[in-house]
Amino acid sequence: MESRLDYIFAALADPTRRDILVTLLEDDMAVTDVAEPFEMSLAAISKHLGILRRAGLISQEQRGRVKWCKLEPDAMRDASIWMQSFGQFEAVNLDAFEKFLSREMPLIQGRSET
Amino acid sequence: MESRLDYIFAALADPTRRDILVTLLEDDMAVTDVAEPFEMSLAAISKHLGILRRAGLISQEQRGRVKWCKLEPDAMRDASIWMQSFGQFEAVNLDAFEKFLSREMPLIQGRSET
DNA sequence: ATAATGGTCAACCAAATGGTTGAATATAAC
DNA sequence: GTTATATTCAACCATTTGGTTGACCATTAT
Repeated sequence: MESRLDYIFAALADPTRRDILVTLLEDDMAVTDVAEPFEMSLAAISKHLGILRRAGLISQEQRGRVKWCKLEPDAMRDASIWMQSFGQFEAVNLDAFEKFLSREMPLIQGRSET
Repeated sequence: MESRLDYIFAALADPTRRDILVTLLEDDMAVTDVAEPFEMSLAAISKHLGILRRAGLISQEQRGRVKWCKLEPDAMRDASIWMQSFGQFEAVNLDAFEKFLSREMPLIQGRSET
C-alpha cells in the first residue's frame, strides 16, 4: 500500500535532491553534469536520481552512453494538491512566494514571472 | 544546515503521519484519541506526533494529564510554496483538486469548498 | 491512600537511508 | 584495438526510522 505520496515526500525530504530538482529547472542534464556541483561521489548522485525517478519527479532517457535527466514537475501535482487541502492559507500568496524565492532559491530568480 | 523543509517533507513522507494530520483537520485531540484508530502502540503514535511537532505541523499543549494536539497548517506554507515554484501546472486546478480529494480523502469531502 | 488513566522514556530490533569505495558494463574516441 | 568516458552495481558502513515492550511519572478518580 505504498502511496505515491510516500515516494514524493520522501524524495523531497533530502536537500541534495531538492537542489538537484532546482538545478534541473534550468535544463535537461546528463548525470555527470547533475553531479558536478556536489561534493559527493557520482554513485551517490546516481542513487539520488534513482529515488527522484522512483517518485516520478524526474525521467531519464539513455542516449548513447549518456543518460539525460529531465524534470517532471507534474509529479508534484498530487503532493501539492494534498498540501493545499490543508490550506488555511490563501491558495497562492504571491508576495510570500516571491520573498521565499529570493531567500531560498536565488539561482532561479528569473523564473518567478512564469 | 537542517532546513525546515527537511523536517516538513520527512514528516509528510509517512502515511500514518499524513493520516494523523487528516484526522486533526476535524478537531483538536488528545494523544490517546489520535492513536485510537491506529493498530499501533501508543508509544509509536507518540513518536509520530513528536516528528510532526518537530516539523511544526502540529502543536501540543498539556492540560492536566491530557496533551492536546492541534493542527498547524501554516507550517505547510513554505513547503507548499516551494513546490509551487515547480508549478508547470496551473496554480490550483480545482477540477483536479476535487477529483483528488474524493479519491484520496473521502473523510473530509466537505472541506473542498473552503 | 490506592488505583486507574494519559503519556513519555529507554532499551531494543529490523529495515531503510545516505554515503563510501572498487569492480563492471557499455559506448565513444583515438 | 586500446583507451577514456558515462554510469551503474555490489559490498560495506554508520545513522536514522518505525516499530515493539516494560518501566516510569503525573494527574485524576474512587
